[in-house]
Amino acid sequence: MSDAPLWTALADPHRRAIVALLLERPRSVGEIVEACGLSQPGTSKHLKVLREAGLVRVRQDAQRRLYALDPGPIAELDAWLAPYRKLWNTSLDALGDRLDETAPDTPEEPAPKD
Amino acid sequence: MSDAPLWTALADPHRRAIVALLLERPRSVGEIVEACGLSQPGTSKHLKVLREAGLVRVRQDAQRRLYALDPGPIAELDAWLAPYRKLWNTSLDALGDRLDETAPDTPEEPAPKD
DNA sequence: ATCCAATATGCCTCACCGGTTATATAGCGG
DNA sequence: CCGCTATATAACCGGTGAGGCATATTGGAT
Repeated sequence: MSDAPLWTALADPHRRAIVALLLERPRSVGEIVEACGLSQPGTSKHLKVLREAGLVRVRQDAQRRLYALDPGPIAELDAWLAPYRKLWNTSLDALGDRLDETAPDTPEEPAPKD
Repeated sequence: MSDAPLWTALADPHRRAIVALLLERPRSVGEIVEACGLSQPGTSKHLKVLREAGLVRVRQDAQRRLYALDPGPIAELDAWLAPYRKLWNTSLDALGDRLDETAPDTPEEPAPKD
């Protein structure tokens, strides 16, 4: 049954970093290793967790493995968020912080901070 | 420093259950204890984590402590989600799963499943 | 002042997680 | 077939987090 691997997977900062990396484009393990400064086995382990959470998919290219983001589970997160959204729509609407909704022109890749 | 307490706080199923409870209405510790079947000290501990993550606020009423949800951090989560949202807008839009956006009439409290 | 009800804290234990090093496995080029 | 590269798995370890019980604290009632 394994609880809810989604949250557990995203609870780790390194894993979130990997997810952010894969948001730009699919990457090989080597790239990820270099990008997030972890050891190769450690990175593989994190990738396994992300894989088992369904957050990433692998495509084998020669002896490389290309990891790519799978939007499904993140959509689940969004669905989880939905009931709470009205909270800050009703109580903080005066703040006018509606910065989401795929902003009109997206100047740069906002590079998720965390 | 403390990394990102938000994710850590929400990584625990019991804590998510508490958050879901507080979405309905503010509750006393006793109610929460009874609702999620944990021991009272355990519950208090979880509440402390949620408090330190900024997810809940306390209001003292007699010797009770009324815990209420603070929407701020959840909005942060939503902000984090934002860059990913276009993923399933562009790749899965045909699926037509736009069930969010504070659905027109919200028949019942959807009671977040997890 | 005392007792009770409600909540928080302190210890302790146990399991799990993240990290490392060493080793196995798979695919390619010679 | 052999060696090389890329990735995964195994074995191990230190830290941390969740859970329980007992105890301290706080506020109200009598």
